[in-house]
Amino acid sequence: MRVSQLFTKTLKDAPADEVAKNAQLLIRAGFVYKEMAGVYAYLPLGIRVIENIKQIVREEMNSINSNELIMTGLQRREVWEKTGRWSDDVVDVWFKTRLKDDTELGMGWSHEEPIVEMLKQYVKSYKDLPISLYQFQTKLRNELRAKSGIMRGREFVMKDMYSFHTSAEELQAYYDQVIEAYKRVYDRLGIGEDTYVTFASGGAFTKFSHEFQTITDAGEDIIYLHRGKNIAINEEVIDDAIKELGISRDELEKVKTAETGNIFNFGSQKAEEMGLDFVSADDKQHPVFMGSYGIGITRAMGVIAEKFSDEKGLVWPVNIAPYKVYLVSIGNVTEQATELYEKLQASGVTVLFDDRDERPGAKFADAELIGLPYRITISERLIEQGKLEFTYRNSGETELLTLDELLAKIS
RNA sequence: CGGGGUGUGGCGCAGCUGAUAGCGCGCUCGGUUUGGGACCGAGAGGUCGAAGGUUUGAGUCCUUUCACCCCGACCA
Repeated sequence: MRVSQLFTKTLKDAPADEVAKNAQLLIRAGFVYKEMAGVYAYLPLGIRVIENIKQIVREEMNSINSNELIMTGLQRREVWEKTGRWSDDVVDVWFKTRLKDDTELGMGWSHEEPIVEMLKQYVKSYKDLPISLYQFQTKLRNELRAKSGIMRGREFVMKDMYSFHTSAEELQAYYDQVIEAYKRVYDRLGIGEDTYVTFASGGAFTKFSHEFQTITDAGEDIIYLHRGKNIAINEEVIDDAIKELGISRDELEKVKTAETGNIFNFGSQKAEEMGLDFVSADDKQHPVFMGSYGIGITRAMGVIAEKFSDEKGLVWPVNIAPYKVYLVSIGNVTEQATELYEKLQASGVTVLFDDRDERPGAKFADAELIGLPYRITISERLIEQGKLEFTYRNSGETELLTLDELLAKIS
């Protein structure tokens, strides 16, 4: 992509109404546009980050035999009434609307009930199980207060996965597999080291659920960490958890985190409430066991923007950067720069080519704000030496390399 | 939802005790520049969030309302 063709432009000043670092940087660099409080559009650079995150999640969910689908944004009232969760007193984030004939509809804030309802048509026998399904969906939640930029919006993208099993044991085994898959996701996103599987308040079925909490000052949660034992506990269940786990409070370190994932074991409760049964080998009806697993895609992007940034701008991890290379041409080297741009792309390297007629300083500043992992500079002076300047965004370290040396490093 | 704050060209801001709106960035045109956000010159762009009121006169005062931000509460 050529910068001259990108419709967004960088801003020197962040809008005054944004305080969250992630939103300030993402807006300034042209990744997102704020439509209203808690509602952001994802621009060309932003959507490439989203897609990269989604692809990592997709690969890991596929690796545990989950099937991707996409459910509906509009939902039926009666489906939610079966579990009592249509009520605004029970679920306070509903957006609701009506058809022209006055039929009441809900706008999907979760898809747990609808997927159970859907599966009633497909699950009849133990032979149909287990099943795991996931989707990337825009969730709509009427949050009382949106905040923290893209980390807590009223409209956001979430990967939600649901698994269905014949027994509690089978569900638990899958649940454990999901934990491992999630760890791989966070590792690949570059936040694995700071992301902890955390004991949190459970549902009706289990004492605790698990959250994936990522350490960041921009977070809203407090967790207690035992680094030695690799145990993390959400503040909301600290007293219970300490008793259960037999540890003392003063062994624990208090840290601020953002919840980047959450998994629930529903047991058979949801299926019982909604009538999702299967027939076992001995011809008896049983409720299906169910788990629910979420990863906030846009929230993960916000957390990464918060964690990987400095006073100059964003610093994307290689795996999710919108492009790998920011190519800066200095002076009258259009021909050589274009040739390099094409060679890099032919080698499978994604490139944002700053072909504008701007001064070097402006290009460097934008390169740093946008935060691609590598910057390659080409100029008359460098061409004479037969070298290219190669700069790492994270360390700022620069080296002079030939094209072959450079390609060896990044492709 | 409780408390606090802010709304003035695309963005950041100024506008004192009321007198027909200004600066920086960005944008357009011309010229000079070209390794760290260039410079000179000439321009375009605003019903001052909205509605109502007070006044000869309102960005400025009053009332209502909307939006946005922060703290709190909330967050299967």
